Amino acid sequence: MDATIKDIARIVKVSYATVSRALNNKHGVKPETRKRILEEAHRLNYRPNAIARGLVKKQTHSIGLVIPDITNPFYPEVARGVEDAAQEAGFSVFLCNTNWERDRELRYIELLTSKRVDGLIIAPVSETTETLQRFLRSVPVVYVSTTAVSAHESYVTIDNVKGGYLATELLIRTGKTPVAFIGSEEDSHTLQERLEGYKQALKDYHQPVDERYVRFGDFKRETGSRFIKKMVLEGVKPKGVFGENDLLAIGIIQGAKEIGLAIPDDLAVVGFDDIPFASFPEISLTTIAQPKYEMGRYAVEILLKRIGMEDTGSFPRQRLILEPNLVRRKSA
Amino acid sequence: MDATIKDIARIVKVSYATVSRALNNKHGVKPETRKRILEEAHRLNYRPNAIARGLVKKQTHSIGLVIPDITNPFYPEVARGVEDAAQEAGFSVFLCNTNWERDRELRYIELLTSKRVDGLIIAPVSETTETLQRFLRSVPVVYVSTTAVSAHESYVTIDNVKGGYLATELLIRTGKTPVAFIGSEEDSHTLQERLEGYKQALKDYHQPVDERYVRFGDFKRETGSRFIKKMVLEGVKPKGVFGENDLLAIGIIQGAKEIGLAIPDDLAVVGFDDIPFASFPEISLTTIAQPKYEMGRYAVEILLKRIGMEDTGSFPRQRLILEPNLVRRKSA
DNA sequence: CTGAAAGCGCTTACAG
DNA sequence: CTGAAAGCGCTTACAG
Repeated sequence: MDATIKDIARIVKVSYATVSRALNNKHGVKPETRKRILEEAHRLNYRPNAIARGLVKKQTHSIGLVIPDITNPFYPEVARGVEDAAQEAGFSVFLCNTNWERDRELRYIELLTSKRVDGLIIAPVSETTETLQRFLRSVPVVYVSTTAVSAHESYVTIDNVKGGYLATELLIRTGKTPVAFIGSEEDSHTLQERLEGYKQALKDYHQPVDERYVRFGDFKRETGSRFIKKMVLEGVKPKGVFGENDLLAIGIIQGAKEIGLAIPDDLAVVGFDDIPFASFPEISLTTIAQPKYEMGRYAVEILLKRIGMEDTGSFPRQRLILEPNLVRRKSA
Repeated sequence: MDATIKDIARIVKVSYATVSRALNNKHGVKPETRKRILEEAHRLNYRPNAIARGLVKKQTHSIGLVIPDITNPFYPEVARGVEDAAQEAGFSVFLCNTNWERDRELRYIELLTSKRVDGLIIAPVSETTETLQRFLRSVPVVYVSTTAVSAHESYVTIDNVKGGYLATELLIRTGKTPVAFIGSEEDSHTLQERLEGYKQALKDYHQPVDERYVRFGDFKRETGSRFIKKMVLEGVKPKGVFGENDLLAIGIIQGAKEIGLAIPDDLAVVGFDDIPFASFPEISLTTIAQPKYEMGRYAVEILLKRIGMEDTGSFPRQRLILEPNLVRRKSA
C-alpha cells in the first residue's frame, strides 16, 4: 500500500541501497541522483518505515511512560515534561496507566519491552521493584518520584523528608500546635519520608510525637475530609494539619469547614505537590511544591544519556533529588 | 543481547519455524516439542520482538493519541478512556501534545505514520483538517471532540448546540437575564456550536440577542476573570453568564467575586465540560457535563473496527454524538 | 508434525 | 558514486 524504498528504486532505476543513502542524507550520492530520488519520494508520498529501520538499527526511538493514573492531577505535568523532552530528542512516548495495580504494571512493562522501547520511565505502583527486575534487565529505566529502587537504578525525585519538615515547621512556627499528619498508605515509601520530616520537625521544636495525631488511609480527597472529622469527634483536636498530598489536604479543608472550623484560624492546613488548582483563590492551599514538569524532563534527560551507551549495565546510576519549595497561600 | 527465536531453535535443535509456531500456539507442533521450546524460551527470558513481527504482519498494535495538552483538565480523562480501551484490546498508545500548534500536530502525525501506528485518535488543534489529509491517507483516524472534519471521517463528540442551549435555558428560566456568553476563539467550530445553542435559546424564550453580551478571547481562566470585570465596567451587566468551558466559567466566578458580586444571586454562571474540580464544594460550578472518559473509549472502539478492515477507505464513517448533561450545582 | 525458503522494509559493510 | 548481498527477528505458504 504505502510506497517503499523499492518502489522508488525501481522508478528511478537505481539500487535501493542508493535510495536509502539519498533519503538518509548520507554522503556519496551524486547530487543529480539524490535529487531525482527525493522528488520521486515526494511524489509517491513516501514515508520511511520506522519499524523496519528499528529492526535493523535496534533502536525504536520510543520510550514508555508507566504511571499510576493520568487522571490524578499530579501526573499530567510530569507526563507533559517527559513528552516535551522526548519529542525534542526525536522520541515518542507510550502512555501506560497502571491504575495502581501491580499486575497491570508488570504486564505493561512486559508489553513495552516486547515493543522494544529504548527506555522506560516508571512511577511505580509500590516500592517492591524486585519482581520487575526480570523484565527490566535489558532496558534502561529511570524511576520518577520514588527512591525505593534497587541499588543500581536511576531516579529523579524530591526531598520528601525536607518537604515534610518544611510543612510541619511552618505550622509549628505559626503556633498551630498540636499538628497532625494525615497520609495515604502506611507502607508507602514516600509517605514514610514525609512522615519522617514531620517527626523530625516536631523533635527539633520540642513538640511531642503523639500517634493519635497521625492517621493513614489513602490518597483520596474524601479520606482527608473523613479523617479530620473523625479526629475531632474523638477529641483529638489539632490546630494544624500536614496532609501528605494536596488532594488529601483539600479534603481536610473541606471536612473542617463542614464541622464549622475556620481555615486557617481554627485549623491551618498544608499539603504537598502543588497541583494546579491548589492555587485557585477558592482553595488557596499552602503547600510543598514539587517541580513536576521538570521532573519529567530530567527523567528523560537521564534516560537518554543511558540509551546512548552501548553497555547499559555498566552505566553509573544517576540520582536526582530536587528541592521542595514551600508555597505559602491562605490555608496556613 | 536479547534472546531470539534462533537461539531457541539452535538449543532445542528444531527449525525456527517450529519455534515460531510453538510460541504462537499454532496447531501442528508435537506437544513434547512445544514443551521443550516453551521451557527454553522461559529459561532464556525470551521476549518476542514485536517490531519484527509488526514488520511482517504489518500491524504494530499501537495507536497514536494526538491532543492539544494533557495538562488541560479536559484531556486526562479522555486519555484514560482511550488508554483503557486500547489496552483491553492489546494496543498501546503513543501520547502526543501538540500544544495547540498546527506545525507540531502535523509533525506528530507524520512521525506516527512513520512508526506505522495502526490508527490515530486526534483532538485537532484547529478545524482545518485539509493539510492533514495528505498524511492521513493510509491510516484510519477518528476525531474526538470536534465535528469539523472532512466528509468521510469518523468522530465522537458531544452535541454542543444542545449543550449551549441547556446552559442558556437554565439561566433564562431562573430569571438570570440578560445572559452573556464568554467564549474562547471566535473561529473555533466548537465555540460556534455552543454559541448557536445560546442564541437559539434566547430566541425561543424571546430574549434579545445583544452582541455586547458576547465576548471572545481564549480558553484561560484569567480571561474569564478579566472579561466579566471589563463587561461590568463598560456598563454591560448580565445577570447570568454562560462560559464556553469550565476554566473560563471558574475565572468568571473569580472575577465576579473580586468586584463584589455574589454568586449566584448577583451573577449566575454555568460552564461546559465538568472538569474534575468543578464539583469541589469551593467551586460548585453548574455546568454541562461531557462524558470524557467514555468519549475516549468510544473513539478507540470505532477506530478498532476500522483497523480490522482491510480496505480502510471504503469503511463507512461512523459518527457518534453524545448527549450533554446539565449538572446543577451552586453557581446557577 | 517439521524444515527450507522467501519475504516484511530497511541499513550497512564490502566491492567495484 | 553505485550495486549486490547479507541481515535485523519474525511469519507463512509450500513441501515433505
